[in-house]
Amino acid sequence: MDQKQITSDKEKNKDVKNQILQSAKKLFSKNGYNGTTVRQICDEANVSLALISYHFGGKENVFFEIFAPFRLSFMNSEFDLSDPEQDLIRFCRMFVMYRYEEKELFNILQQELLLKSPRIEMLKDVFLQAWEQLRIILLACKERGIIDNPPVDMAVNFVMGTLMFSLNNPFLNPSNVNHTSEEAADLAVNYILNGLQISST
Amino acid sequence: MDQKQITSDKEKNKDVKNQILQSAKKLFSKNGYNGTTVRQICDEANVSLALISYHFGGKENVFFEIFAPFRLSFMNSEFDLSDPEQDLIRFCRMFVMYRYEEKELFNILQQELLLKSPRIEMLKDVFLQAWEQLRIILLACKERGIIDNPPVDMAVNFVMGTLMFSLNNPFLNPSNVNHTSEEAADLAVNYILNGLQISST
DNA sequence: GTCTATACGCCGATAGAC
DNA sequence: GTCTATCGGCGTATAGAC
Repeated sequence: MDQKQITSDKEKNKDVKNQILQSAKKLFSKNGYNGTTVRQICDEANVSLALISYHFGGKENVFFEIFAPFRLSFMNSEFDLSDPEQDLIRFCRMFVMYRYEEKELFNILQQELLLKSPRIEMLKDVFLQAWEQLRIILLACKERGIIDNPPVDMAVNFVMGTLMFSLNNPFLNPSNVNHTSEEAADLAVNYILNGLQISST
Repeated sequence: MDQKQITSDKEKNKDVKNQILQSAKKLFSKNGYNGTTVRQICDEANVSLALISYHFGGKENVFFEIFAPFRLSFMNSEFDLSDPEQDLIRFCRMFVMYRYEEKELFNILQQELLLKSPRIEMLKDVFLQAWEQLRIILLACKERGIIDNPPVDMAVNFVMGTLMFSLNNPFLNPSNVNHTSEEAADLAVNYILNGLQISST
């Protein structure tokens, strides 16, 4: 099975598939799915145009494989709702951390959500879980009187808005460069807990 | 100058330019700029393909004209900073109201921001003002000790995140249908003020 | 497995009849 | 002003040499 050889040259040919996935992720994030061509991807990856079809069977499959790691990584963590407030905090913190780790991935996800693109159908199981998880946590908070003010539907939107959008914001003022993911997570958790009027423990 | 005639037929030919702009706005919002073709726009508008070039000189100019009303409508309101907290509330409320009025426009704007598309250069004067206005208001709040907790940069992002993203969220759970723009504005203002730990007046 | 060359459709834009 | 017909270019995908 070990077909790798020492290709010292410029260490390029390590793994073509990965190279393509990396380049595609970068370009999809920057220019969107429709704004990215397979030519660009292959150029960026320094591979030939034909290899996308050969290895993946088309542009769309490249897109889906980009999200493969996402399926596994952080969604299978458990929230037992015995302490919904702590669950909420943990959820937010995990989300922010993962968001910082995978900025490009979330940027793509956000674009696709905004477009309600046909592709999100295939990603439903990926992120719908997170969405639902949050809703369940907030419902539990409501039932136990931890939160009261906004309707749960709105609360979900506010929290997700803070988590997804607020931290993805080097728009014109690329100012949140100087925050570590830890600091950002703290600030976000704080803003959210206060926003929902949860007197922090 | 009055070249209009009674075109009873199906009331269609009222104004071709407007018809195109409306269709383009709808489609750009739904499928993105790159995901929308001039053919689709003209189909949707029930006009011939050639009319986009004739009336606007190209697809990109259609895009820019869509934002023309935005330039005028709500950015020229004044915030004198004599009471920054009230300014913040007013800013948020206006933003939400306008956002509800012009969902499609803001959807497009969000997409373009996310893509950092070359087109946002042309829109800078449109929305950068709002961005800066908010930053100025929040700076004033900070200086007077009204807010303290998050750095201003982050506060700007949180507030804008709440205003732009949270209320644009009929993702998979189209649940915020039952809120009027007034209710949504109240909820958002509340979440924001609490989030920034401003004890509401 | 990887390359070059090419097929073929759709894109935006325009020429020219009406 | 509005239409139909068409151009040149670029998009994805593939055939075939190596």
